[in-house]
Parts: sequence; C-alpha cells; structure tokens
Amino acid sequence: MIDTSQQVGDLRARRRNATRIEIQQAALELFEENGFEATTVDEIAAAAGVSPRTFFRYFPTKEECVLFDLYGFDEALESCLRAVDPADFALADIESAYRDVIAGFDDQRSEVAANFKRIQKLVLATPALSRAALGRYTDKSRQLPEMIGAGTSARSRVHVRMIIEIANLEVQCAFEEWAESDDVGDEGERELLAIYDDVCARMRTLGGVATRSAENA
Amino acid sequence: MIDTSQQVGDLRARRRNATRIEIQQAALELFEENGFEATTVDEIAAAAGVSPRTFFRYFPTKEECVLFDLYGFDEALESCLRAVDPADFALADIESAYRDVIAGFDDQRSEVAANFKRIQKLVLATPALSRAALGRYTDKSRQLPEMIGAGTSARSRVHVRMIIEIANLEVQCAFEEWAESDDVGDEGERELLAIYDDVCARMRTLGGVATRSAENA
DNA sequence: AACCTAGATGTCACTGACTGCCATATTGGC
DNA sequence: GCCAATATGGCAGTCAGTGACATCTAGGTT
Repeated sequence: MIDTSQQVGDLRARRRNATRIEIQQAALELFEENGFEATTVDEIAAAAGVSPRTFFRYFPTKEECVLFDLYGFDEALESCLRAVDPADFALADIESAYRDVIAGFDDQRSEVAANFKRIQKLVLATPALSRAALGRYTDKSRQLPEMIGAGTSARSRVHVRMIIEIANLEVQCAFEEWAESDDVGDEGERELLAIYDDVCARMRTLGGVATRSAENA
Repeated sequence: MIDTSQQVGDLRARRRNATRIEIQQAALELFEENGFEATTVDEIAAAAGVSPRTFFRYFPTKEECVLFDLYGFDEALESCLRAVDPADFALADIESAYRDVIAGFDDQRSEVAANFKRIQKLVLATPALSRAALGRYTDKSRQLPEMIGAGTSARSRVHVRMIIEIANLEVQCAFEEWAESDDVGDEGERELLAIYDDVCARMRTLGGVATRSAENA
C-alpha cells in the first residue's frame, strides 16, 4: 500500500502524487511557522509553485492538504478488515487490523513516521484541523459497517459502529500520547505500537464488567 | 436549568435568548425546506427580521444557530457531574448524569423534545452539521476532565477522557436511533430514555471481558 | 516527425461565510 | 427626562471554495 511504484503504467498518477506531496510539505512549513489560520491558501499555492485554483484540484479543502491520506493508510486498514467474518465481528478484530497497519508503517521509519508526527502535532495544536481529522474518523465509522457487510438489522449496524468508533478512539488516544511524548530519544515508532497496545489494554478496563476502575490518579 | 426565568434581573439576557430562539426557528424552517447548504445566512437573517451582521452577534457560525445549547443542556450535565468524586470516577457516573439530564428534559415534552428531534434529524441529514455537532462533543470531552479535577497524571487524564468519549458515543447513538425511529406514535420522549439505557447496556458487552459478542445479525 | 487527444494548469469572475469599524438607535437605571 | 450601556445596522474587506473557459503539456498513433 505504501509502495507508490506499484502502479507502473500510471506515471501520470505518480506525478500527481508527487505534486500533492510538494503542496503538503509547503503547507506544513507555513502552518508550523505562522499557524494554520494565519496562512492563506494563496500563500501555500505560491510556495508550492502552483496556482490557487490548482491547489483545490489536489485537495478539496485547506484542512485536507495536511490530513490527506498520502500513504494509503486507509486502504491498508480496509484490506486487513476484508478478511474478518462479518457475522462474528468484535473489537479485537479492528484492534489487530489497526495494529498491523501501525506496525507496517513502523518499518520504514524516519520518512513517513516523522511526517506523521509533524502532522499529528499540528492537528493537536489547531482546532480547525482537529475537527477535520475527527470528521475523517467518523466518516470511516459510517462507511466501514457497510463495507464489512453488516447491512442486516439497524441494531447490529449500531453494534458494529460502536466497535469501530471505540477502535478509532483508541487510535486517536495513542496518536496523541505518541505526539505529546516529545521525541523520547530512541525510536519513536516502536514507541507508538507500545502506546497503542497500552491504550487498548486500558480501554478494556472501562466498558466491561469492571465498571469501577481500579486504576486512577 | 431549563427554566429561563431564574435570572430575574436580567431581562436583557432573556430578550437576547428570545431573539436567539427566533433566529433558530427561522433557520430550522429554511434548512428543512431548502437544505442547509442552499440556505444563506442572509436569508435566515431576513426571515428572522435582523441584519446579517446581527446574526453573527448571536451565533459564531451558520452551523451554531442550530446546534447552540439554548436550553442549558451542557450546564445541567456539568452540575450533575460536580457531585462525583474525581478520584473514583467511572463510566457509570457520566452515564447516570446524562440519564438525569435526558430524564429532566423529558418532563416538559412537546416543546423542547420536539425541537430536539427536528434538530437531530437535520444534523443527521447534513454532513456539515454532523461535523460541527461532533466538534461540540469532542470539545466537551477535553473540557470536562479539567473541570472534574483529573489534572494529575497524563495517564489518568487520558483515562477520564476515554470514559467521557464513550459516554458521548452512547448519547450520540441513542439520539440517532431516537431520531431515526420516526414518531412511533406514543410519547417519543420516554422512548429516548429507553433507547439510551439500551445503548449503554449494549456498550457494556463490547469492551470488557466479553470481547467476542454473542449478539449479531 | 508531425499530430491528436486527454488530462493538467492557469485566469477570471463569482458566491458566501465571517470580521472590524463606525454611526445610530434602544433601553434600563437614576 | 437624562445618561451610559448595550444592541443594531451598514459598509467595506478578507478568504475559502467553485464554475467556466482558454491554454498548455505529454502519451500514444500513424
């Protein structure tokens, strides 16, 4: 999924992706320097060497130029989930799917992971970006149930939705902790997986029989 | 909390609230008739008999004129939560707080509940409103931990946050089911409480020991 | 090589949300 | 009836996002 050279014939698509990355990098630098609100789309476009109109041909909104899933994260997740049985669908299934994806993008460190962390920090510091990112997660929560095949009763659709939403929450929390624990020195990527596992474990102590949690303060 | 006559001296505040309600009603009718996107703020302002500039003095955004918490829902929730002990804070605490608030606004039926249902339907049908509503929930998730007093470790802050986020998810799901179950005839308000309890019960079967759920399709 | 067509890019004009500023009207308290 | 807040309106401006049209670029064909 992350290997961009797989669409051999489509050199046009590769160029498109390259331009997208250029625009995203330009935007990241401007946002980090002057803030999201204080940066105009015109400035980003100029910095990336394209016209403002072209910017909106690559990204539907100003927010999306930072949030856009350049590395096929979503697609990887879906392919992991295609294997599971819709009839016997549980939280553990998505958790392991997310885990695989996180572990996968963990391998090629520096490049991708560093970019992710930059973006994550920016998102955390910018309300507008937080909202947009949140919207992305929620859109996923509504698309996945149909994709999985939980189209039967409204009751089971909600069931699947809740599971997905909780899984998303776990990922969000893990990403936040990861971004906040500022460069602990050694490989931050493995750190992310550990944080994720930890968050999932803590989640398990909340909703179940153990309503009164033993862990606090 | 819902009783607006309690701020006796502040008749100015009451007028302000009255104007807000007028604008909201005008907006609701226009949105329901022509859709959210197709309706301009200028049209809403004209229908409510105020200038466009004044509209933005009452609501910060176009979305907010529908989502604005006119009935003190948030405040009621907070006062319910002020009683709980921060050190021993569990999901059941917020669940019961939400339950109280829902039960409370259940009492004065027709008026408020009908309006809520209108709004809820509109939100479900309008992506822009869904996102804005989502942002509201999330803002709450980040404010409440501080309000409660979970300012100790980052770990416990995340703990509280997860609990709140799950509680919000329960409320969202309940509201959605409530709005989708279109006017079952008899009192829809009591219905809401029942739906909420049901959602909470189902949530309990997800995160805990019973990872593999027995209920599907 | 000249060519032809699809996709990429730029320019222009426009809508609509939202803000700051200033002038004016309304109104509650004395 | 007066004074000081406070609410309101009008105006001009910024900025995100869109549609339409013209132009340019590049891949594949004869």
